[in-house]
Amino acid sequence: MSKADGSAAAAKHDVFQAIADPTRRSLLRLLSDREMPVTVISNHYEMTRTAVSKHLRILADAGLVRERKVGRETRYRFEPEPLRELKKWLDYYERFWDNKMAALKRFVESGPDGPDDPAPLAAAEPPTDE
Amino acid sequence: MSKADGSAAAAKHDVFQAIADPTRRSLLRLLSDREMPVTVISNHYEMTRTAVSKHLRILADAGLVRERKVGRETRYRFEPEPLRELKKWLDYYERFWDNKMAALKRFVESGPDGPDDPAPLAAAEPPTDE
DNA sequence: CAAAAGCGAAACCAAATGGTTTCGTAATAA
DNA sequence: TTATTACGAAACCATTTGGTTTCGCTTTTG
Repeated sequence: MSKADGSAAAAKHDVFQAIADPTRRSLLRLLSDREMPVTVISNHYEMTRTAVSKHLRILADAGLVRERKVGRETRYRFEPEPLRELKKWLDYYERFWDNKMAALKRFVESGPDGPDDPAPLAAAEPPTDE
Repeated sequence: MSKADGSAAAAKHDVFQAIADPTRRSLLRLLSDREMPVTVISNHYEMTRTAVSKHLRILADAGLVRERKVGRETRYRFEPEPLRELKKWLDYYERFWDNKMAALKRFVESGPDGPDDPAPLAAAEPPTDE
């Protein structure tokens, strides 16, 4: 009991903020290929290993990468799950640039996830977030 | 000639950074409904009008809203275009959580935009961005 | 065992971010 | 014409962000 950690729980850094930084986006690309230890990862960048390490922590906080210790090295690998939230956010706006496509997509995708419905146009209330 | 401004040109603030802030995301939601003058918009928030105004400028910089002066008021409206870039970015990762859907989607969407192909897995090179 | 490799934590720093208040200036209303 | 409304610009401030260097700890390797 206590922390209730686990799968899709949000952390102190959310996906939106995590992917705001170009270096972090680049890291995701790099890691989406294969798992890598920190030193190898940071060899791809100009900045110090420590700096890269911090970016990795932020990504981990957002759940976008997972860390795994192997001997003296720490390996990171990409974790796509949190991107679903981003996708869901985006889906709402899709209607604005292509109505038909959005409809088809919603239909096709309504299988595994259940029909996602990000609030069908509310207005006067103070929009909390998203 | 000179600045080559216009449609999809990036500015000093990109989409990724623009949507990183919760208030800004909320603003997009609000404006996606209808066009509004600054004062009306800022009535939906706790912060000062000036603060909201700054957020709007950042969104405008990223091309996500458009400003239009009417008499003494400045009205803002949502502009979906830049979200395409975000979607494109996301599309790359879609393969990681649902292969079949991604395939179908790519097929259906290959009409207006041409088959987008965000580099089919490169690795050792220093990933520039995205 | 001693040296080196692989990392994170801590302290520190400059610049960006998210806010505020104060002021000036157009447009509208009285 | 004089208020008043609507807004941006500027100055200012605290906090966060993105980076660095230094240090210490653990796991290899020689």
